[in-house]
Amino acid sequence: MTATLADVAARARVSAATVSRVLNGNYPVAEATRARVLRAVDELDYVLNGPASSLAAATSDLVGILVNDIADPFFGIMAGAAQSEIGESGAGSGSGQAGSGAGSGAGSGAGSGQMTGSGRAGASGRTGASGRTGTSGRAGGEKLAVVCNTGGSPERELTYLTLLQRQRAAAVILTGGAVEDPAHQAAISAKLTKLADAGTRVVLCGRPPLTGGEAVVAALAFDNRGGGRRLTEHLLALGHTRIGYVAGPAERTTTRHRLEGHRDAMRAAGLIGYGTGRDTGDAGSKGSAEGAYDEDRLTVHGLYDRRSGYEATLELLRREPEVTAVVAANDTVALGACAAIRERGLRIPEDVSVAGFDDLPFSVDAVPALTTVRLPLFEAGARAGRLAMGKETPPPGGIATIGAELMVRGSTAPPRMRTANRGR
Amino acid sequence: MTATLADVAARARVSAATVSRVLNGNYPVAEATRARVLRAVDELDYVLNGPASSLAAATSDLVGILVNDIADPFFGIMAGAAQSEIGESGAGSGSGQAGSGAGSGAGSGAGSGQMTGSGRAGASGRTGASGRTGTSGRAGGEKLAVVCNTGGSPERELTYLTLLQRQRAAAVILTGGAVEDPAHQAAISAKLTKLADAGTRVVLCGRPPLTGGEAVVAALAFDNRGGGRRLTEHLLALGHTRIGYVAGPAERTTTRHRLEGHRDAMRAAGLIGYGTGRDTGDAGSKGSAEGAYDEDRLTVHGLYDRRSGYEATLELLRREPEVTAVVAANDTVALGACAAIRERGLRIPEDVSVAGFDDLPFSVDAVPALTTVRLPLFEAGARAGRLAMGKETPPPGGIATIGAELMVRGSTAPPRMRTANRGR
DNA sequence: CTGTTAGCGCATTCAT
DNA sequence: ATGAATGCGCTAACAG
Repeated sequence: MTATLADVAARARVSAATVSRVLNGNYPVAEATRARVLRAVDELDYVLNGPASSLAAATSDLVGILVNDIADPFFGIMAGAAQSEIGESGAGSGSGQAGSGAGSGAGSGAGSGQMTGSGRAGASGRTGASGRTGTSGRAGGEKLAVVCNTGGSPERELTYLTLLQRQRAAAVILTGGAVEDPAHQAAISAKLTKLADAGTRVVLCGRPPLTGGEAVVAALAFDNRGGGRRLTEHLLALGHTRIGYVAGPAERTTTRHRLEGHRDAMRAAGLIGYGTGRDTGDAGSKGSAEGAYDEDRLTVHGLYDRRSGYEATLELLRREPEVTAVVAANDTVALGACAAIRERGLRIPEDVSVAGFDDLPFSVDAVPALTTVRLPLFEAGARAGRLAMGKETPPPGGIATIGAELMVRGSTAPPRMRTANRGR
Repeated sequence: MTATLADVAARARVSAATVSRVLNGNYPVAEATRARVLRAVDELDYVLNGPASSLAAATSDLVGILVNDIADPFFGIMAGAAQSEIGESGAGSGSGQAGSGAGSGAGSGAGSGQMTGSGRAGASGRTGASGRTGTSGRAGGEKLAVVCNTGGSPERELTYLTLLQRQRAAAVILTGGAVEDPAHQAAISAKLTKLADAGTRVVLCGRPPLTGGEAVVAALAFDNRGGGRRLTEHLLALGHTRIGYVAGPAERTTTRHRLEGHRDAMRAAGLIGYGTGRDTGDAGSKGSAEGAYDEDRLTVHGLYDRRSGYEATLELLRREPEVTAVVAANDTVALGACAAIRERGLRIPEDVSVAGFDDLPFSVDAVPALTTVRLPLFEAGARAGRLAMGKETPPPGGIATIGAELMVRGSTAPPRMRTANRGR
């Protein structure tokens, strides 16, 4: 039913090998025959059989990008950036952020200047290589960048890695924090090693390097700890002392690092004792606050989503109505925190300051605008994409720490003088 | 280097054919030999060679999900839902959003109770979840659900479809509005037909059915027009008459439908003349407002992102300082609109009401909470996933319209009496 | 530059 | 219930 290489060869009156050569572009072919072949390809609407091609060449053009939550822009931004570097042939960094818009012509009304696809890969500039990517979307040496949603589940993460391994993926990018369970870490590590052995390039983005990570091409880690520390230092500088922390899932590295940064700052300010750095954690909404040091009592764990932030903050306010500031695990959680705080009749930042993490696009639009820590998600994702494609040389040691920048905005302010009208 | 089927066969002292049979599970194999094979597989850390398997079977377990903007939760939610239905064997609808836990889990070691399973191409009996998916993340008959980010570019959409076609994808789900350019529509339509002919199941989610869409398994379309109409009717009922509209890219179906709904309502209220339904559009920031009917003057096109909403709204307020309400293309744009309105010193909703579309998670947290139109994104995505897997029978005619529900919240209120303190 | 010849690793007929 | 062939469609050496 579907046309094969042989069909094209017959129609172009050449051998299958020749057709293969012009299709792959990495081999000298007479311009005349090349044209004939190309024409035959078009006439037959021929599309390469990927599996067959991969089998014969022992390589695939699949590149997998694993994310914890595809509905979270935190991952979407990184994944999109990585994809833009992988998908298009050379893809200058130009394509850029707004991504969405990039292609789709600006609102250009009716007729208006049409525009072809933005500036696509340097247009016909096709230097030596393949060159195709013709009108009909023939897709030349394109890689197929795909994102896989693990939902934060280590099992699914492993499953996806296996699936990708099975496809003999050219590269794999793992984004976001890892789960700290030793068993899973070992399993993931082993799997990545196997992938690397099989020739798959492995890149970590926004995830701490794994122990014995020789298997990995590069690990781009965010400075979550430093960011968390600076954020809390900012609050301390404003005069806050009773600072609540709405943390993410206890088992994730991201959660731990951000929390550690917070506590480092608190400890340095003498607000929590030395030697009590252990986090006993708490599932979230249950009111088990007996005993424990302040640092535990003022920390509530939840998920990285809005509702969780909302509930955890209510719990926090229940435990300690006198908090003057709430630091959230990330911006989304901060949004939920804001809702909870307002629901209790408190104002932001007059009664309670709120801070987030990540600086997602919507954070600047929150009212008041959210003080947060900016992570260069797009840049990191793009770099990971380039690393995965071998278009950029890995950082020394294969590890790079990406800075986190404090963004002070309206949601944080000095605490109010203690008056009686608090807590209703 | 990597183990092959033959290696496993040798180690288990059976033929390659037998190994293949137990791995695919759809053929009777003695329990004893099955166990031996499975053990050999584990010992050798064998992973099926996807390309070879796909080549021989002429099918692949790849399922592609195309989205316009992966950083936009609108798509992330749908894609995640679809993926959750596709990835996991049976995947009860329960799994739901936060997912985290869901996992394939059930470490069921080696043997495990077999069960009859999901039944790929309606083949054999298997009902439950295919036994495997063992500890080592062996990944049984799992499909590989992947999302591809087109960035809204028709060219990239085509490229991805070709890439997926080349991989002989089992199914493809296209989400979000389409570009209305006839050439592209035809190209996409032709491509989808070819995909369908090759056995790929095509499902549309949140996208209008294509003309002559016999190739498509099912099309789930959102009632953008109805939603847009009801939203504007709500504003009209509140007493607004000067309503501005910040539209999305002019060439997208979603944009057009929502705008049409808006104008239908305006027209029904006698606020714009009949026969002037043509949209002349406008690139956005340039102040070309000469002539034109009100409906054009009060409509500004932009992209589906925050900044665009911000800029378009500034333009709108410039053209007509007396607007008492602004309807945005979607929630994200609405956020930008809010920022612009506030920057002009106007209050929401006292001075200007604002409404969005989609009801994304953050919309309820906006201040004031955003009046919008709720689209059941998760449900639609999940349904699309099931349709793509053949787990659900298509709606009659292959087309289903999904309702849009008006959500009235704090960002809309009756317009103020006309006083002099407006417009600075 | 182009044609020939071999497999790539697995799923299937067929035979047992 | 199992094993022995055959070929899926393509790439990669080798010739020429």
